Amino acid sequence: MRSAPTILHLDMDAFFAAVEQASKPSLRGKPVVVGGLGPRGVVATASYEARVHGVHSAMAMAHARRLCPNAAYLVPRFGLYRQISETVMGLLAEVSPLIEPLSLDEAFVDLEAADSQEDPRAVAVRLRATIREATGLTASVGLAGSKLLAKIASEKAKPDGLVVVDPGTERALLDPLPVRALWGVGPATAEHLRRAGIATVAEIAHAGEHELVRLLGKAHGTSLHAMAVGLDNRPVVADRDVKSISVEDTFDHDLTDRAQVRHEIDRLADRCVQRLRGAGRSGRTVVVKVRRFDFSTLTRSETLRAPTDDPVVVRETARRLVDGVDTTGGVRLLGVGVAGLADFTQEDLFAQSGGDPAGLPADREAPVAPPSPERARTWWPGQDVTHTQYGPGWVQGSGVGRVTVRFEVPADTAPGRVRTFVMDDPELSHSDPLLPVPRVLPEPLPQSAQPPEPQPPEPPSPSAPSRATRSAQPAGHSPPATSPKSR
DNA sequence: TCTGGGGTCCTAGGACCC
DNA sequence: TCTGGGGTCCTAGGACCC
Repeated sequence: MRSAPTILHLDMDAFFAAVEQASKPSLRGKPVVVGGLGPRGVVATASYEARVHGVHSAMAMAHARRLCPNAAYLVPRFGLYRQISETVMGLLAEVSPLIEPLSLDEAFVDLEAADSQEDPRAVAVRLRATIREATGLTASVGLAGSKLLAKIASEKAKPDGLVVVDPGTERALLDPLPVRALWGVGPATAEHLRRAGIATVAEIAHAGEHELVRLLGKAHGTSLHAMAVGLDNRPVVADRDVKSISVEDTFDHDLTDRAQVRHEIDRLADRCVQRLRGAGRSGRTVVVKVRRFDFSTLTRSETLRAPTDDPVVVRETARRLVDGVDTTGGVRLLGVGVAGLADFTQEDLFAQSGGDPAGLPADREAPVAPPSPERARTWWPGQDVTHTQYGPGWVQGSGVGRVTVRFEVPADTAPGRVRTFVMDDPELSHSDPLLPVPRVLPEPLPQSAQPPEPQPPEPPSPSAPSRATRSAQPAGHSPPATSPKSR
């Protein structure tokens, strides 16, 4: 617990939805919901216009559609979100060398580790302006003497605000909050506490540590009580090491065929290995996850004698594990993961040997499958496309052999035109996302506040080939602190 | 038309070793 | 022949976060 509010928590406002609105002029000021669009999709992010109707994260997409039928429902574009996140994290890194990203849209910054001991509030004000300038997006910021309070403050600041918790005011802020406001209190713990007659943070503090431990167990009880009385000494930690890598798929319809289950496990194992190798890692424990028709979920794991990144080994282990699970009745989800990560990969070896992995017999050789090209001809709402004649746009909807495209780019000030094509129109193709550009003109900043030349991409000129402006990145941002271990 | 995907951390029991 | 305690590793499940 610090005596000055030098821990900063930054949270981008409705991040995915805000990026979509910034990229798609026709959606500005309109309800936008980003998430899975299949029959079992859930909401990842809802814009504030959609939240008014009761739509929120983790809600079933079907439920959201009932609540807000007029919203734009879009698939997530993670590649774009990642790019923008890197820009934001780069701006944070200019404020202090000690930053801890929590996700694509959230991070802690330790201002005590900064070179200049500038007033935290001034830093926060400038940071929000800089982010808006570089990305066209708004962020909310909390400043406090601990992580817990900085996070609660940024939540209070939403949207597009700044809240500073002055030393001495912590308890007054915490006391009236519902227990769910504390980190680590989810539905189960809240219900547990409710049955014990505890609904607010003040009531946790009043109950005492002994009672909390009795109710929730040692680790959880102790930490929760400490938080409730405002004690939180957790440091900001940069470069947290990844501990596991996993992939999973929920199927539109339950799998009932064992052969199909095995086939999906093979594909998931390959995808998992691809991610593992991409991170330059290998792992010793293979984990299989099965969610059955009734939502009951179980995991099976096996620890190997040595770490591996061999697709054959992961595949065979995963198969063995899933074979031991009763799947009669149907499988809703399958997952394959690797834990116990070590720092090596055989990727280079593979490349050099032309596909003879580390002494394995040739018949065991099975290279990781490349990303499947089949999704290339499916048109999901929100996806980026280019038409040879009309240029860049995005899929607005599709069905009965037709696909509807809105032709507009982030820099437009008015909604673009809509046109409909047959689904297999050869002139229409998927394309890379265009970075959103700031909508407000950059305000002059104090000299010390000038970021190093963040250059928004040029607005595409009608005559220029659209490819030229694609994937343009603002220059001068540093790589994210979360970048995977480099080899 | 219920309930994604990628993670982290904790608990608890059994095996195994000293 | 009977009875220990502690530590570590492995496995499974559950809660939670974004």
